[in-house]
Amino acid sequence: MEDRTQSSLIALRRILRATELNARTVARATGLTTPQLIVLEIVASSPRAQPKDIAAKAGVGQATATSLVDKLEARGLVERTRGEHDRRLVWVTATEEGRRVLESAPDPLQHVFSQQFSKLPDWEQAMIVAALEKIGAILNAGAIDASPLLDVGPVDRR
Amino acid sequence: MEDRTQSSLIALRRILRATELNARTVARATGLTTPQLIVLEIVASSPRAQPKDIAAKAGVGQATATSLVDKLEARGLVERTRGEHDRRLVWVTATEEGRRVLESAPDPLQHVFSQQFSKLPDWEQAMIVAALEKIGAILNAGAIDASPLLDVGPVDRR
DNA sequence: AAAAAACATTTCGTTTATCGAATCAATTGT
DNA sequence: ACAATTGATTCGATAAACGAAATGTTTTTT
Repeated sequence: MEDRTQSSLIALRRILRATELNARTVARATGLTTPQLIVLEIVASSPRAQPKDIAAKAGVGQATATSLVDKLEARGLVERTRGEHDRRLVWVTATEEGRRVLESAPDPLQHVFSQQFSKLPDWEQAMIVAALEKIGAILNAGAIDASPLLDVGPVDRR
Repeated sequence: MEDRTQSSLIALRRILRATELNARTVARATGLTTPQLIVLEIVASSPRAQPKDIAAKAGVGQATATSLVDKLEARGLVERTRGEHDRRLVWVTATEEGRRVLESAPDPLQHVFSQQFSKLPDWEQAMIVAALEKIGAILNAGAIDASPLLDVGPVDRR
């Protein structure tokens, strides 16, 4: 009942608190700043992204988004290409290098987690995996991703 | 076996990604910057904290920690008091106002979560609560909290 | 064709974050 | 008592982040 929602929220908040510190650590480890890391993650999480959407998702202005993309581009972590059938648009994509940086970033929280996780009894591991996946699905559902329609190129209209 | 750890890590990473954007949103909603929010959370998570420990937990230098605490103090969200029996120390505590800000901060991720959560069947809710609590315990175990010994005041030694 | 709207970028100025080094105060070890 | 250590702050300097407004392109509308 209500009670359960309450309990879950309290537990969730506790996790959120723990993870907030994590982002900073990861950012530092990759040599990026937190805003830069966030933009890189946004870009890498979909095949391509527009500066406008990046700004919206990251919660910054367009000007700032442009500047952050500049920084990432200078390091070869993302690339810009002009839109084919609408040349006002710019598509930002993560480079191989960019994805590699994200993958290889040492993540202290993951480290701690996997260490403790392996000690749990079998049934608990199974339960946690199932719950984690469900939670991930729920949270990611919220981060609606104005799913990047594929740019199919010039279309004959009319 | 190995496989489960792998699955859980993948799921965890997905959650981490989703939550990283959240911190910025919450920070902005409270009128604080992300580093300030983190410091406030560190301070509020225990009855009192030393600048030195704040710096360590937040992953910044002492100088930076001092400056962040300055900002929070200027807004009346935290207070400083000198250590009783060791006057080199400074104890930073969250004010009522500071806690109120944290409590009342609209948290988009929590909103989405509670909404979806309530739709789940009973058994799944129970499972998730259990798992969330376990995960929270695991993650917070990593963020060791040099548990703030209570300052018992001047002690007669000898 | 002209006007309006949409996007990205540039420019300028302000605020933060952050670090290292120096400084000050207080405590501890010898 | 004296020297070394510890904790916090201050100072100075640099790099980011950020926003508002102006600019330049490229659609869309009218």
